[in-house]
Amino acid sequence: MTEAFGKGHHLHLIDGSAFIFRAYHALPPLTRKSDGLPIGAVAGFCNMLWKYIQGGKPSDQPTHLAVIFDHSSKTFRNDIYPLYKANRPPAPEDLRPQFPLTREATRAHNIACIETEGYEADDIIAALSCKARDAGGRVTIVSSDKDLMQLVGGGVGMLDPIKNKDIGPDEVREKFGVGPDRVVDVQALAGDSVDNVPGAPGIGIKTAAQLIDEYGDLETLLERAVEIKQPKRRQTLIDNADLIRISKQLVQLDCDTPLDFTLESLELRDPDPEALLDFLTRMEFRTLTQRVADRFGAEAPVIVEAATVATASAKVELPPIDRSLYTIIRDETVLAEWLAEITQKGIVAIDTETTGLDEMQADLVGVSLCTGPGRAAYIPLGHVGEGAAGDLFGGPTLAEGQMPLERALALLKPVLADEAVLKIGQNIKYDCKILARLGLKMGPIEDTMLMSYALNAGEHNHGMDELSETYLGHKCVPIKDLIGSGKSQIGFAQVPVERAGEYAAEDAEVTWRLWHHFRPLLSREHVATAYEVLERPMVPVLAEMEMAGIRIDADHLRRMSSAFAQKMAALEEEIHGLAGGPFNVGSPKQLGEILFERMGLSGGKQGKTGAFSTSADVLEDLAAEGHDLPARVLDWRGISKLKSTYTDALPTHVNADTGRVHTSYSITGAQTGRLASTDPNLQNIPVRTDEGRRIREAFVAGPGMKIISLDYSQIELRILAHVASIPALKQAFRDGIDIHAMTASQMFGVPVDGMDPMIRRRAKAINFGVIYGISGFGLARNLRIPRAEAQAFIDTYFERFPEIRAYMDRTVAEAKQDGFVRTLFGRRIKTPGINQSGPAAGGARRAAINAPIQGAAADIIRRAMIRMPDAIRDLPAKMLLQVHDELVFEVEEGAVDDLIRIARDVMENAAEPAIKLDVPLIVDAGVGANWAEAH
DNA sequence: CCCGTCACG
DNA sequence: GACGTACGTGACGGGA
Repeated sequence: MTEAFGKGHHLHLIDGSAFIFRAYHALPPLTRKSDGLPIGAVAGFCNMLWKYIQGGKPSDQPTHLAVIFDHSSKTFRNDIYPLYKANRPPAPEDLRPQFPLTREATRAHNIACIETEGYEADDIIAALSCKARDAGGRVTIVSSDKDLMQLVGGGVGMLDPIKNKDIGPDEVREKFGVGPDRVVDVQALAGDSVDNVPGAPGIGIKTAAQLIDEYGDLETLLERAVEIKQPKRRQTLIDNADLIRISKQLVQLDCDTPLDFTLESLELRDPDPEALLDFLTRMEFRTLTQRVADRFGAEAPVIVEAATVATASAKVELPPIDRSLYTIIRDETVLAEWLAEITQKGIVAIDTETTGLDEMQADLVGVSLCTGPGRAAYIPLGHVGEGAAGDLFGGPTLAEGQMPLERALALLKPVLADEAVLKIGQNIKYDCKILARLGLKMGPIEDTMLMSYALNAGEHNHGMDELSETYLGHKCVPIKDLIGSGKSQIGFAQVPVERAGEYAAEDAEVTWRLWHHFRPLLSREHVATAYEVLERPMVPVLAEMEMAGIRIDADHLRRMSSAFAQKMAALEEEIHGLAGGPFNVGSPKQLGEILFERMGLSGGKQGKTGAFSTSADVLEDLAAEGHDLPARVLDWRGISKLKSTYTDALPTHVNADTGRVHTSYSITGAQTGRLASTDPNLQNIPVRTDEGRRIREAFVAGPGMKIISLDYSQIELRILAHVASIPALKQAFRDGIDIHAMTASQMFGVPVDGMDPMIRRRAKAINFGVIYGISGFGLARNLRIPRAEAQAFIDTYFERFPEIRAYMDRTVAEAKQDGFVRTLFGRRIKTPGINQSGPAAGGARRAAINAPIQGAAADIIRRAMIRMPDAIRDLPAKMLLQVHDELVFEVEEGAVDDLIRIARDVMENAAEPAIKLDVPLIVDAGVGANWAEAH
């Protein structure tokens, strides 16, 4: 018989989220030894819970106890103010699967575990505090969250669990300058940048407290705002009265949050040793298990690890890969068993097989899963009958022994979306997109390709077959063995199920093994942060952009193609006339022979293949000497390039279902952290010539929409100014003056006003050259000036800006010593060729100088992109493209200004809080009906 | 399949 | 003093 809660009782309410985040940040990224499941925050959480229920002052011992969690990010406050908590970054990927485990941990300790849909933990804590106080009992809120301080008083106190310090009315007054009953008024005025509570601009806690103190309460203050003496403050309060009232609603905690349990049900209970030990053993917490066992006088259960992670210190060889162990999953019962095992383990390697490489078109053929060495399976779903050319009506018949696609997807769906199950893939963006098109969301995710990239960019590529050979010593079955190559190539759906299963399940197992290989290396080699912050979060962002695609005016391109074809035909005729006979103008070989043998022109340079060079450089020189043929060939080439690569090719990339063009971004394609765009490449659409720029007119916004382009101004030079710490350059960027003119002025001692454009052009070339690891030869060629002159410019440049030489020397020395360089944000790029001798060393040296600069710029735009979806989620806008220093959006006409404001803000502040740059980042914006207008 | 060429940042 | 050379990409057509 439980006694009614009342006088003499003491309810403790633990703020669960605070415990979790505290535990997560206080501990290194521990993983469960048997399978690598991230578990650090759970360990810390259990430790804190245990200490809490064991320790404490006897007089303050709880009689009733509950841990309260936030249920989800969306609450009723978002209906009042959509931007509430909009700035919150999503929880780290390796923390997300731990959230459900902390709930389990709470229940394992036999403590009430409370969360309510649509409410924050704070709301439940408030309602419970009111109820307990009204019943005559005492309450202690275990949290240091200032939002809860309004609840203090009348038998309700707070305890800061980190400092182990009581928070009473005096402490609240110290923090807010007012008593607990006026805390919300002060918060409403001051706002909160962390939760994105707007408040009144320019008013902080100090001013707010002073105003509330003077006028008594918020409503009185707002009503009598006209009486305020300071004109600016008076106007702010009058202008923002509504926003302030909304802010108050956001911070106000009410007593009437619905509770579907009684205070009595929170009565402190002893843990059930068996349940608690079972949980701790499953998590493989040795110390905690022992401690709890000791406390209960029980024998600590032996922790058996199913598998052992291979580490450098204790490398345990896994058995070799054995394809005969794999299972083909043909019915729902077997699939359900596998999914149960996956849910229990909390981790799975996954791979999808499809009919093609274009993930916007390919159909799913099968899914493979792996939960451990030798424990892999393949679910065939779309294989066609063996030898069957099709049924009587021409449609392909499905092979026997496959479960219906819809059933398999329905069973997979909750597991793929389960926050507590980590999904590991190799290039998992591909699988995410295939599954997303079938209505399946996948998360949280890990990607072995990205792990390899974080560890070894610059060292080698990151395809699975290569990684498997290098790190597992295992040669994968080449896909060509199954589908052939060239003309006789077949689709994966035509591969017999048994054969496909071996191949597909092997891929999943290799992925699983690679994950176990790479995961401990990330923190050991100090690239875990780069992986977590710069690589992994890109997956959902890019998947969304790629699936959005961009609208193309194919007719516009086709018209251009026809016009180009006519021009080319005319030029061809003219060229043949000049050459004295027909030849293939597109053949450098034939052209070289005509120019340098038949016509006997000078300047013929033969490369290593023995062929004459006919590059634009060479032809331009010849044209400048007055020869017509090379000039016409240059014209022809320009048009030919535009036609074949753009106006002809782009319309073929329009997706039949969406009517848009969907590029694919490679996250690991470039060594520096830049993205690479393929199929089609939308990062090299012409812009430098008027004719080329017309191709951008074909990239159009939908009806009622606009294209917006936002690009960083001079980002690499700004980064150079920061990393090399060049005072003159930094000051120029702070003052917003023309950077190339400034450089020229410093170098040649001429004033910026009325500067010869030629002088500025030279300075600009040097500024860019520096970023690339300048050489006299390269600059001479770029500027078409004698090499000695170019060298003299460079010498002057280094004299004027000695910090640049120091930076270059420093970077090369670092690369030689460590074998890698790092960007400001911790991205690591290996420099394998740096210690070579001979000509190859020059290239490696320049690459090492360039990588931290190009890489930091890439890091910054990645950071912006990762924050962008959340920042613009309430706008009718989509992020479509990235072109290294530019982001392209499509937005409804009415929201253009909002988008520019918000996206620019995200981009300009993207370096923070990781790095506070010494120079400002500036973003230029353009709007139009198409990309040409917007750029 | 490699090479030369050329589009972009 | 000679090597070779601006940094990072992807797509196309020609030709073996």
